[in-house]
Amino acid sequence: MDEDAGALPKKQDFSEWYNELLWRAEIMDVRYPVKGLYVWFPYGFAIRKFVYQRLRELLDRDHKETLFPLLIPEQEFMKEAEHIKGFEDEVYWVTHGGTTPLDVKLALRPTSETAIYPMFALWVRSHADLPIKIYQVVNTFRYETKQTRPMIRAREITSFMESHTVHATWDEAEAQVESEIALTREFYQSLCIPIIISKRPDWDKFPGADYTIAVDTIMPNGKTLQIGTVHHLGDHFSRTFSIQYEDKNGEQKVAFQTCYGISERCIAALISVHGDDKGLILPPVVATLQAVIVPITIGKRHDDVIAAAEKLKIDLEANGFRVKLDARDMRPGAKYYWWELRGVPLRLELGPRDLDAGKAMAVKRCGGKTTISFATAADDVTRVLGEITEDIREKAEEHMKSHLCTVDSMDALNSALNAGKVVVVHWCRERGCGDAIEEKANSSLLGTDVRSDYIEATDGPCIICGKPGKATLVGRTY
RNA sequence: GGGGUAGUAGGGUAGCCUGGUCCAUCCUAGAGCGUUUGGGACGCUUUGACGGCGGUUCGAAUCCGCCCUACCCCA
Repeated sequence: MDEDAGALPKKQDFSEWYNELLWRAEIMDVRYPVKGLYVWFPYGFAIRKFVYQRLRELLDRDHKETLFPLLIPEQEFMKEAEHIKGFEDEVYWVTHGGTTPLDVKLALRPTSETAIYPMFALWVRSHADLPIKIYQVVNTFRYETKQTRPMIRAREITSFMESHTVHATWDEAEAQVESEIALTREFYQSLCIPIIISKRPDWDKFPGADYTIAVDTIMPNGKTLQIGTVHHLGDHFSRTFSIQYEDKNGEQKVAFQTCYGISERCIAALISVHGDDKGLILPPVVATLQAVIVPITIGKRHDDVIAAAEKLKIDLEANGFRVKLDARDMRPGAKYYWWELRGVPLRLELGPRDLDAGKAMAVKRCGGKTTISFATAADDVTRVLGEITEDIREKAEEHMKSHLCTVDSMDALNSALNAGKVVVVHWCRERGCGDAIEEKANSSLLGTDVRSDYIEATDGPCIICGKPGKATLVGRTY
């Protein structure tokens, strides 16, 4: 037998592994004939559904979900100068209605500030209208010129959660930024994805923002992936779009705003951080199927085994688990590989021997075997899924810890980066030294004000000029 | 942004320069039948393609033009 039969490329060949896995595990089809646009397979879309369900649950605590149009008229889009500068090279324009050229070109939203804020100007009248906290999950379009990759750099972002808030004061907006950061932490905690939070350097902040807080994770090849950003917009947009309110004293005041975004990159991270050489590994919260029952059917016992498996399935489903009974006419081994590739966290094997013992073999996707008994199936599965979640989280945290380090010289920075690490250095926050670090180490300054559970962020002398510096995260990015 | 290479069935390849064939070929692909089944079973039968549009030609996967897409290298 061919040992390599059906094998994925190894995860250490990350790029190949990722592309092949998306195809084989039926997450995305890259063959759509427009560059940078991809098709969700039903299985991948189901993962998306559970991930975004989790995100919505968190947001719904104090945001309201809305939906704004895809098209933005040119005048509105062009109002905020800095904002335009950041996006003008990557906007798609609708220029015709049928064969008739449009009087006013319409932009396909690259992000929705300029769609939403003119409406905020109408909605906000009094201090009693504030705060406003809304979000939407939409597709956005950017004409990317760099190499596109499914879910990581696409021309259509299919699943962009963007939240937009309006507040009476700058401080209140800042508090909102912190609350969005906490929400992001909680979201990624539930996906078992470790993150690092930092404040992007000024030249890399969101066009039109006071400051940008970014959330990054580390991919298997050591590159960082930005999987969330929170922006304090100050009053830049509210001045441009005249978002004003009348305060308690009857005075007109300009409002302050934040916005915040998470895209399907969170799914790219989910797949990449947890997967292994055999395929996907999905944390139970977002697994399309949390357990698959594979009946081992031989000869006369066939009907008995199937009946017991069906009973187990019904029992587990009644307790709220997402379960499938795989009764296809395939060899059991082939089914194991099939579901391992697709990341199902728990496999329950049920054959004649197990039937007699009143138990099923429980094999964890992340490694390890145990048994569950029919009598206490729901409790046993709850316990085992909990163990799996913890295992997945621990492995992901290990990966992050082992890919983070602190250095105090350019040489050490270069060798750490070449070894696939993300690095904390000290930087004086002068643009010149920042450019020097980026250029000499062929890397990006991810941010200052580093917040991470996995590495200490202390002050120290700038590694370029030696003046007092602050902890700064440096990495090679997607 | 600049340059290069390539698109042939579900996937992988040959064929192209030098236009023509009866059966291209390999596989973890599809369909069908049978025997199997505690870690990727096997046998037999069979389906299916030249990225798109246009041109040259009696005849195009092959030659010409435009477009689309993918990958690699350099900035």
